[in-house]
Amino acid sequence: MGRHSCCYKQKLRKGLWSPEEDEKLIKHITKFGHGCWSSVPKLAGLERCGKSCRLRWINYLRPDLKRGTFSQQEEKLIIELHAVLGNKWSQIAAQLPGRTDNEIKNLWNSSIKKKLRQRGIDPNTHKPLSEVNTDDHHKAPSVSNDKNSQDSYNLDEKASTTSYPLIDTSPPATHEFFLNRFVSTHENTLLKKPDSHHQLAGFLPFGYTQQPPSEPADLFFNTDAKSSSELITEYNTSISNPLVSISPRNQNNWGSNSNSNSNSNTNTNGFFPTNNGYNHPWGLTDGIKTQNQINGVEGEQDYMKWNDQYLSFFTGKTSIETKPEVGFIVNNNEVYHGQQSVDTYNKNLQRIATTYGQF
DNA sequence: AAAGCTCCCAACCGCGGCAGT
DNA sequence: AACTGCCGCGGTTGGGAGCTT
Repeated sequence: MGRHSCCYKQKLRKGLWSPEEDEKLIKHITKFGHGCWSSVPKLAGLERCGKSCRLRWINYLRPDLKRGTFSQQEEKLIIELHAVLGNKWSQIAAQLPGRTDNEIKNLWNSSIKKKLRQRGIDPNTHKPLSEVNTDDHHKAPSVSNDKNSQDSYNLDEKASTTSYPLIDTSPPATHEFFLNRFVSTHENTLLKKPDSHHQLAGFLPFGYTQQPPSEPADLFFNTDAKSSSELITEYNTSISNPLVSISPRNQNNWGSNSNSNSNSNTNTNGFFPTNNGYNHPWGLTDGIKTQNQINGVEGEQDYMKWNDQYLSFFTGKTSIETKPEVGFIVNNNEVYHGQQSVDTYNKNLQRIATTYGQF
């Protein structure tokens, strides 16, 4: 177990970052990617440790960050996820596009905790406070089966009326919890779509690098005939298929503002395969009007994002394969103040392609 | 106006895990 | 097996902003 070498070094700056430092870091990562974080400060000309650079990038400078106040829907999702995952902020953050674990943690500690207590819910156990007072040995985060507590955070209808294995927070139960939610939430919208299996491909937290060997959507669309556990098994099998690669991009349209979509039908850069319903894995249409947006079908994107979140959750690998910092951001987000040229953009695309050899 | 208080959040700290040697 | 280097995570802190008295 090593101690980060930078922790021992003196003369490194600490505390708040200046705009100049931010600019240096952004320029460096935009141009070269972060690579090994410990070498970033030196290469970027910063008197910071690599850890500090990493943190600054992930929590503040990354262009795909949403910023701003959390919506009620986001807060609700955080509470639900916390009930299942406990203080696994990074896993919770993986389900919220554009939000960092730090941000969510802060929100939880400063606001949500208080709100839950005001509503008579213990934020640690998600049980009614009255119940917790006589049961304070129950420290591990878990959700009560008690309907009152469910209702009091205004969970969606399914969650409050269906008997999920909420007490058991082991991975299968967790996966089943969200799979049930996914299936019940989307069976109407997805099953009725004539091209729904292609639509589904856009939800998956990975992109197809070539035509898939079989119809991938069958995994989820015979929902009336398969149990959730069967579906999970099939999904897990599918992700181990060598022809289907897990994308290193964030599953939640990373590199984008909240409205960009992850299911573009438009080949905007001439580099990625024009999609036949199969999503490119990088969210590279960010900041660019997509055909769907132009055609006015953007409304479909919202539920796609949700599906994306739930499905990636099933794999239990979101914090590994899909961490946003795995790649660097290439888009025209305002954080670059419009300084990034089309040329740089294209170079970055090529660098990604070279690095990951997926195209 | 200013002192005191509270809240919020960016950043730090320290630990565990993993990979490489 | 032991050690080192690095990454990522969760807990904690410090200070600025806003509010109250």
